[in-house]
Amino acid sequence: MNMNQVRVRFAPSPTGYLHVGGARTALFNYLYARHHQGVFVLRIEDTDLARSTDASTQAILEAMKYLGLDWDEGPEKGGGYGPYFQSERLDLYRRHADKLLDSGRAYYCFCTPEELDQIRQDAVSKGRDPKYDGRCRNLTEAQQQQFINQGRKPVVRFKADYHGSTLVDDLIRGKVTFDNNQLDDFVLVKSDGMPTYNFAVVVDDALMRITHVIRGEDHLSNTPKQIQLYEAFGFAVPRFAHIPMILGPDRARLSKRHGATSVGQFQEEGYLADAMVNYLALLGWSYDDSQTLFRKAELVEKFTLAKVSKNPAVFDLPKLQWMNGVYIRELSLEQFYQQALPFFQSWGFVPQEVSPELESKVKHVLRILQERIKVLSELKEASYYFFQDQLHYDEKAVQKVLDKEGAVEILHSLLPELLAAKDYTQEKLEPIFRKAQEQHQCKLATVIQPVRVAVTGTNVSPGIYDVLAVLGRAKTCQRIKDALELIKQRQGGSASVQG
RNA sequence: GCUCCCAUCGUCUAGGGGUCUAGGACACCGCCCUCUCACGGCGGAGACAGGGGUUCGAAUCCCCUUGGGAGUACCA
Repeated sequence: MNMNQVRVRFAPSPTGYLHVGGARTALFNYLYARHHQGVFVLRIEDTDLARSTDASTQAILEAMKYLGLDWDEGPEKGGGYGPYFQSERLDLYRRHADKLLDSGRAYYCFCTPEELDQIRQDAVSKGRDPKYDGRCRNLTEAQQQQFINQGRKPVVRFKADYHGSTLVDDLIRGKVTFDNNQLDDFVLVKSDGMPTYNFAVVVDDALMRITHVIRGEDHLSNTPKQIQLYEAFGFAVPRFAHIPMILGPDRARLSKRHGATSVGQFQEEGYLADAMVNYLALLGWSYDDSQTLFRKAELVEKFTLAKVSKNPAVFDLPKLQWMNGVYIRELSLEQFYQQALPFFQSWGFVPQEVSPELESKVKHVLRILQERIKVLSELKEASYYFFQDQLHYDEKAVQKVLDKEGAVEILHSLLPELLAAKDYTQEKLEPIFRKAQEQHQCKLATVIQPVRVAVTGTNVSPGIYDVLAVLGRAKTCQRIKDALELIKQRQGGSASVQG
């Protein structure tokens, strides 16, 4: 094995869905691994029994797959450094805790939560930092036995070194030093036997031969503790790279209350994986002063930690939407169809089995809508009138167009022409409208808009000839008749109100 | 409270002593294209947090202030 091979990992805890912040961390790890022909490990940190769920694990795996962040080792994949679920590595943590216990770098602590609380309060009231005072450091065998007899379950604490300072040589932030007197004897193994994060992460990263730990900046403050652990074990310390946080529009750490933040939600709303990846990459990373659009392969080629910025980034939905629109427009019709079909099916516009005729109709619809949507879910409102008979008239559009004087005449004059048109295509349709325009001596819009509202229910749609061609002669004529009827009713209604 | 990180247009950022009257992208505004909406094209407005230094010269280096963020758990 190549000892210089880059090995990075993404280590989410399955306590919820994959968050965009986590996804960005996963992406940076993935890009770094691929850029260096390294190994990308996925490890599930499920040591919090109370909050970890299998459903969350599945959701995270699915989100990773959706984004195309395929891992080389981990769940469903295996690998030479497993298991990749922390809950299956308990014996490893136990063994390593014992090593520290044997070497005198760890000890059992029998303090209860109440006592710990008291210790903290006392410290604060005396103007000291709220740290554990190490009172269990030198318990005698007899004292320990006494606690055990009382039924107290101990935790294992690390015997921290309070002298000197610890240097974190961060690939993004440079050299950061921490005074060791800030540390306290933190817990390694909880009373239920599970390892704490700071302990498990060190054991796992060391055993899994992780060379570069790329993670959120929120972990920077934990790093000195972890470095002390690496040193206590005699493990090689990996390189660290702490990437900036992602914030909401209010500059607070991005969370659910800022709206959609789970990757799965974005997928459901119809954001393309490539757009998502591109946008996420730009949150804290840039290439030069002009390029913003990057294909995945290009990101792999160009990604470096040196170009990762230090400042936190605000998640900007409008920019993601714009970018998604760009990617949608770049799709071939076939690709667009493959992406959109599940959405149409979920809305009941299209059955599971798609006939060739229907497929070509859907593709026609997609072709005329492609440059008009930014997110796939917009397709629902934008295209329902092609698939459903029941029209929802937009009141404003009706008022603005159908209620206008002349609308009835125009629709009346168009009807026979449309019925008589040889072929129902763009080429044959256009002259009909041009002719009507001349007859009525008005702008083209004046003849088109009433038809648009009659046929779609709104005054916004793709080009009218396209719309009519997709809809077909029978439906357009029927809808024009319906609209005429609607106008009649409205005029009758308003007349009676006036009278 | 203590510790650590960060600070360029509203947002993401380029910039790493002179080429900066600070560049790009999104958003915003205007115009063009046009059957509506989009797309596209053109143009506009918009930033170096403040104060001290260092230097011939500072957005770029140092210090302080201010502001924001994170950590300080038997959560990860």
